[in-house]
Amino acid sequence: MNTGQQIHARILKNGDFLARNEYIESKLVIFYAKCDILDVANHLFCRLRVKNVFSWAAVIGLNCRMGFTEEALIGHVEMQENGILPDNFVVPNVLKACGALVWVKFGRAVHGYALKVGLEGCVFVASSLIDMYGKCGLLDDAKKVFDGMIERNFVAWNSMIVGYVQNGLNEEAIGVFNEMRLEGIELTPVSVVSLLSASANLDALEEGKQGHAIAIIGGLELDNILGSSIINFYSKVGLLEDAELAFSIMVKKDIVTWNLLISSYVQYGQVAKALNMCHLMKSENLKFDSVTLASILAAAADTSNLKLGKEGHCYCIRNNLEPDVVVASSILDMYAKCETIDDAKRVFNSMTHRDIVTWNTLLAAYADFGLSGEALRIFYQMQLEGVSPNVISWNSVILGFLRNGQLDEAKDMFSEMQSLGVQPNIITWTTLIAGLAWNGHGNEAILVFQKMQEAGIKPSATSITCALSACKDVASLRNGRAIHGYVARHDLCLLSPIATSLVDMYSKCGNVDLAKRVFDTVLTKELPLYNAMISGYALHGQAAEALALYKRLQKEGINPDNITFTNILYACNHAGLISEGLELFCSMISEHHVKPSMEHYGCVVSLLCQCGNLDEALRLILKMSYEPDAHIIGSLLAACRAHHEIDLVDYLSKRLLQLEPKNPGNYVAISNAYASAGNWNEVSKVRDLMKEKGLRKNPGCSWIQIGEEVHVFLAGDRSHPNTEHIYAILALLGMEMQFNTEILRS
DNA sequence: ATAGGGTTAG
Repeated sequence: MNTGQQIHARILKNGDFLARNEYIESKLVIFYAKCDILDVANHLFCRLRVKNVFSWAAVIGLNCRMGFTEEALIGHVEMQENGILPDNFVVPNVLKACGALVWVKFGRAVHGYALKVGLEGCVFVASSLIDMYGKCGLLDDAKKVFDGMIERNFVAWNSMIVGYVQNGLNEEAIGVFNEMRLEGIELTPVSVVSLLSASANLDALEEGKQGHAIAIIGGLELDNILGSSIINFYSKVGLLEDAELAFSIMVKKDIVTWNLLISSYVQYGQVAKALNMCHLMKSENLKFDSVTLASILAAAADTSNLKLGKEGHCYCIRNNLEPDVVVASSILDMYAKCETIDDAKRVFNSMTHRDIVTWNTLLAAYADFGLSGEALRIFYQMQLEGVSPNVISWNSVILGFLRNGQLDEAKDMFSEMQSLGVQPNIITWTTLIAGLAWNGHGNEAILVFQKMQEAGIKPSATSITCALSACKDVASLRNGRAIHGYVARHDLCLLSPIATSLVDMYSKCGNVDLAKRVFDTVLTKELPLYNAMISGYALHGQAAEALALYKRLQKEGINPDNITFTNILYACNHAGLISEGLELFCSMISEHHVKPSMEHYGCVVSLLCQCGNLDEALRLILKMSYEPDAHIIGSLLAACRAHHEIDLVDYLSKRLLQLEPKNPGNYVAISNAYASAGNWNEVSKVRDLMKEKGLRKNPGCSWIQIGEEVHVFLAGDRSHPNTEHIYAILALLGMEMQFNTEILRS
């Protein structure tokens, strides 16, 4: 720049002889254009008396580089109006502008022009045509140009690969890359970067590793772009350590490099590491951009950290990042996930620019809270404002209904979306399966899971987990085993969420041995798997096995959580292991710093009552920060039977009936307590009270066995609390429930 | 002439 400007000054000083020289004037325009000084170049260009093809090329190229694509195309037209024919230097720039604007027709016209004036043999022109067609999504046309080239250089190959990657045709991109390698064409950083991008999109571990290897063997410099692609690839396939390694050996890092690692940490739930990276980034004097903030806000949303979220929001306001739709959607999502949906709505209303993601974010927030009416309103409003819903929008509306128990509405929406041509995807199906299961329609959930496969959708890990959970709910060992078979045939047993669900399914379906068999096949066992197995043992009254597993998980260095303690205390409670239970409860609080839940207290109170230590049980209840629930009161009432504490029985009875006035079991417990104390007067009062409330003593169930079949007769319908008990009993016997509603009605 | 990052649904 400096030298050029000095020469320019010298030219001006020397007067018109040089300054008005046509050749020198053009050269000056080209010089300023190459230095990216747009205003000076344009100024000098406008003053040119004779505009030749070289100066036109320089100015059109500069406009194109600076992102003034329309100006570049206008220049191209003007140039021709002035009778100058664009050459093989101008045409590539014009094509680049067409590609950037996705102006297909203009691009085709330029293609026609290139053919007419015989430029098709130029590799620059042909490569640019491939790029232009690729950017416009016309891969067939790009391929046609590519195939028609007599002499192909690496840019042509790369443009073809890039075209495929940018249009989501990742397999094709990898294919072209391999062909290029077989042809012995030099693989450049662009080829490798594109391969890595395709591999990342496909979760193609081997291909991406090959790309990394080729980069190393080819001695390619690990610059910010290649390095970032490597980091991106390793993060997307879940090899975070390899991504970290690449990061640590990169010399030239830019904001994209940092953002990649930060977003990966957020994606894998390592929020502390992500925030630490932000601090390190700051100390390197890099300023956060909208991508950084999108990640920080997502981290705040995932961890319901409203304080962090607000800090992020404020940063966006101070640095004017709010106009970015992605950032705005993240802010919205953050408020929604931090359970401040009114703030989310406020952010939404203040947004000037909304896209489909923005609408879907708000819609998802209402759906998540089960506010199906609000969700539906948003769903219609977005259409009124000209944004047509995509499959995500439909999924949220369906979820909203299911969360609110509106099964029919959810199913209606499911068929309506199909009749409007929106195909349900794996998440739609999974939502439906999970929703039916939550709402107590386990059998229907299993049917939907089968229907999904008939529709040609391959089950995902989550859908399998949900289906297994449905099998567990209805104690359907037969269906559970069928899914286990599917899982085994498709090598999915190794996924820990699936293994955990299988263990849970088998134990709840009454087969703790099969549960144990699945448990043993998992090599690296994580806490949820241990919890499922411990819960199985607890349910089956095998407290010793449950305790042994608890010891084993600690030996493996895994920290038990509140769920572990719920299950293990439950096991101790049912097996009457008093000292073990109390010891566990103490260590849970003092060593593992788990805040005891109502369930934990319930187990311990029950244990203390079992051994007749009513005083200790009462002392514990006074210490806890919850109002005692019906379970706890029930335990105390049972303990009173041994102590004949009439005042306490009076108090507990009153409280119990306040909490659960409609549960006949409570009346039975109360009358038993009075009966033990010999207070027959109260016993008959309780019986009268029951009659008065129209309650009947739980009939339990009666059953007959005919051959292999057990017929169970229930009083009440499927939603009656007794039904749950029957499920549990049948599950423990490893049997399935089949409803015969006619018998049920009679 | 060709290359890298972020937001929404189970």
